[in-house]
Amino acid sequence: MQLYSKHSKHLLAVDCIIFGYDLLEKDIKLLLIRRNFEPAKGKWSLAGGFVKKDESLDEAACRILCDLTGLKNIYMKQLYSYGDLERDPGARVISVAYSALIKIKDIDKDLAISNGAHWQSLNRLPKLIFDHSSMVERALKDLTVQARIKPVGFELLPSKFTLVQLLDLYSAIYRKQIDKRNFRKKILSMDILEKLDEKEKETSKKGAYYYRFIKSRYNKFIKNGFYFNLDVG
Amino acid sequence: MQLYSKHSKHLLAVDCIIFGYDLLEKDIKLLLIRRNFEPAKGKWSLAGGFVKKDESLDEAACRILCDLTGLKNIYMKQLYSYGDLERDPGARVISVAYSALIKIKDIDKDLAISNGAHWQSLNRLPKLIFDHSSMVERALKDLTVQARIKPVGFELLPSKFTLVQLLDLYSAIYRKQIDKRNFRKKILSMDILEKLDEKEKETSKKGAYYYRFIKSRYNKFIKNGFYFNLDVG
DNA sequence: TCATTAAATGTAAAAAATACACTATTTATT
DNA sequence: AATAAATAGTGTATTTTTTACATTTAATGA
Repeated sequence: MQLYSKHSKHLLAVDCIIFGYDLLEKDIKLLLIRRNFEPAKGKWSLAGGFVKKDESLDEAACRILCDLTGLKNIYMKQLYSYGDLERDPGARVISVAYSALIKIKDIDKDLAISNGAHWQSLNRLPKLIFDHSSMVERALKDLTVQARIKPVGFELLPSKFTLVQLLDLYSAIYRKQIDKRNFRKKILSMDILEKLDEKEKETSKKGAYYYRFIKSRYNKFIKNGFYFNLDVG
Repeated sequence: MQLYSKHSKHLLAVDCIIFGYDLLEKDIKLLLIRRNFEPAKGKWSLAGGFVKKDESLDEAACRILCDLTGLKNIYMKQLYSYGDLERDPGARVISVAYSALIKIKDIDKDLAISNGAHWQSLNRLPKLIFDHSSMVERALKDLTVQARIKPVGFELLPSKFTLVQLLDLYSAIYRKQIDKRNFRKKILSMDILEKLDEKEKETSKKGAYYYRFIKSRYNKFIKNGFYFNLDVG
């Protein structure tokens, strides 16, 4: 290809901020990697990799997630591209950050461990290499914004969940207490959850009813001008 | 540099969505270019260029804006990176889109014209090359979101403006009519505008008072937990 | 049957958003 | 000098949304 041939070419990477939610600890976690190559070998980093000649950015992000966790068909959201000259001491690399929301139980644990991956609580993250901490910060900000205006929370929960679990998740995302009654009122009034007959009985004697997010109904409402909004507290 | 040497390198470009606001036509405009090189020579495109070896993405965006308009120190917001394999028929190019909000009168008109640049009304945009129309679409969506929650509108207006002009701008951004009284009430209650003694008298006999946006006061309020919000109608 | 534990529920008050029509100021015209 | 014309500027009542808050219910195990 002759066109554009006088212009510089660049190394291009993708880094993935992979969020999970721990139901028991009521804690948002990130899937981090102990890096096994230079530079910064042995340090904590996001899951990442170089973009290949014949794959799009989105494809690269999905490949990296899948290689690490075995997960396919997960929506990966592009967040931002990091292009500072000195961001990677190994060479000039431009990195495109993607985020994913997954259910911790869905990953192939052995595969993840063999790749040096570990879940780390957001509240006590280790120092990360390069500019990966800024990437995390941006991803977190985006998550809090998105959680307000789109039903992304459900991607972090099992398909059956209780309203208490949903509230705890939102408390973890917003990092503040939320009024139980107002929260239930609000989420139920949207009419996008289905109450199941089954109860979750591990955490209480009374037990809490399970609910399911009905995506098809949500999509129908959206078409009719409905806006998801979970401003609380 | 030996590290990473086995990985592919990519052409990397920046494309700029440059917004302006025409006070008289009450119309948002984009600064578009008649492209003067192959492929797609002679077609309409965004202002763009390749990222150089020794410049960051932000620097590349600023350089491209400055080369075209003479403008320096304009905030350019990175929006999204486009990496589909076939997006540019000339070669595989990854492009990072940036947007800028500028005052039409501030640009170096001769420089812009000599570069093939023209202001085009958003309401009748020509067909753009490659995926540039998607870039514009994303930028517009971002503008409408940002205009609600941040005082970005003022970047499109002269430093002195009337409340009628401000309202017209927001009507153009939101693409809907806005109640005059409620709008004035809301923006004035934020206490971030200063009323000047001077009146604008071109458009009416009575004349409308000029106002100024007081950025320093806005910044102070923000520190105290104030949120700009211009939901209207 | 009583104590324990967490789930589930409703209402009143406050705040925010909305709808809406007339008066004020200046200039140009007769 | 009076009047017409044109846009700027203003206030209130109603509706909707948000917030604050305490008791009852269901199940289990002692």
